[in-house]
Amino acid sequence: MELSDSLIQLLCRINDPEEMSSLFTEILTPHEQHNLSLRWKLMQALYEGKSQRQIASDLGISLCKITRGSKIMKNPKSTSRKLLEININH
Amino acid sequence: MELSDSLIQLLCRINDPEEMSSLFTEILTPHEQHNLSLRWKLMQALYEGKSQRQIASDLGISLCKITRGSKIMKNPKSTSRKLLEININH
DNA sequence: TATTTTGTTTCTATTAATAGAAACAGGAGG
DNA sequence: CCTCCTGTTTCTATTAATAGAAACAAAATA
Repeated sequence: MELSDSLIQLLCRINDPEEMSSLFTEILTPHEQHNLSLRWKLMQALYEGKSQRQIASDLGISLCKITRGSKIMKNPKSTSRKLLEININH
Repeated sequence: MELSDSLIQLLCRINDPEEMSSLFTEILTPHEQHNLSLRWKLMQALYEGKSQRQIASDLGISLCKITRGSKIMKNPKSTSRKLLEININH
């Protein structure tokens, strides 16, 4: 576990979107929140099978950033992949 | 809402600590995870009433970083404060 | 009142992540 | 084989957050 147990436990207990959003507004800068959202959008786009250059163009991010997401998504056991498979949120 | 709805919804649905931890391992660098944990520890320490210099020493962070947490915790309606009041996780 | 402690702000330098650009490899299809 | 598209890597410069240090104000205490 990389994040502290305390924070992990906290996040797992929060089910209300407003509360979750408010918490991140308080502990991340707007810039960091934007980046975090972008990283998840990257995972979604990769999962959908978009080409990397298309993603770079759509999300306005550089290829070097995509490499990282790609490496994660190449792992069939990745949690991100698992969550995308289960989820209704595309 | 600063974080994308999609990510917020996702985080709210995750209740398993292992899954939450794995997700953040994939979408944040170790350094970023460490920083995020530190920010929550900062909130906890402020909530407990520790002096700022004591916190700086305990957590190994600089005073300028504490100012920000302090401003948030000074707001009695802050979500962080609310979560700390409710929670069992110190 | 004088001194000390604490909270806060501000300054410059540093650091990690990333943009932008270029390049290379592999595969598809002509 | 040649060309094009895509995935990937690498390079330097940039950016946002932060450390470290200093300073000041307010409150507490002697």
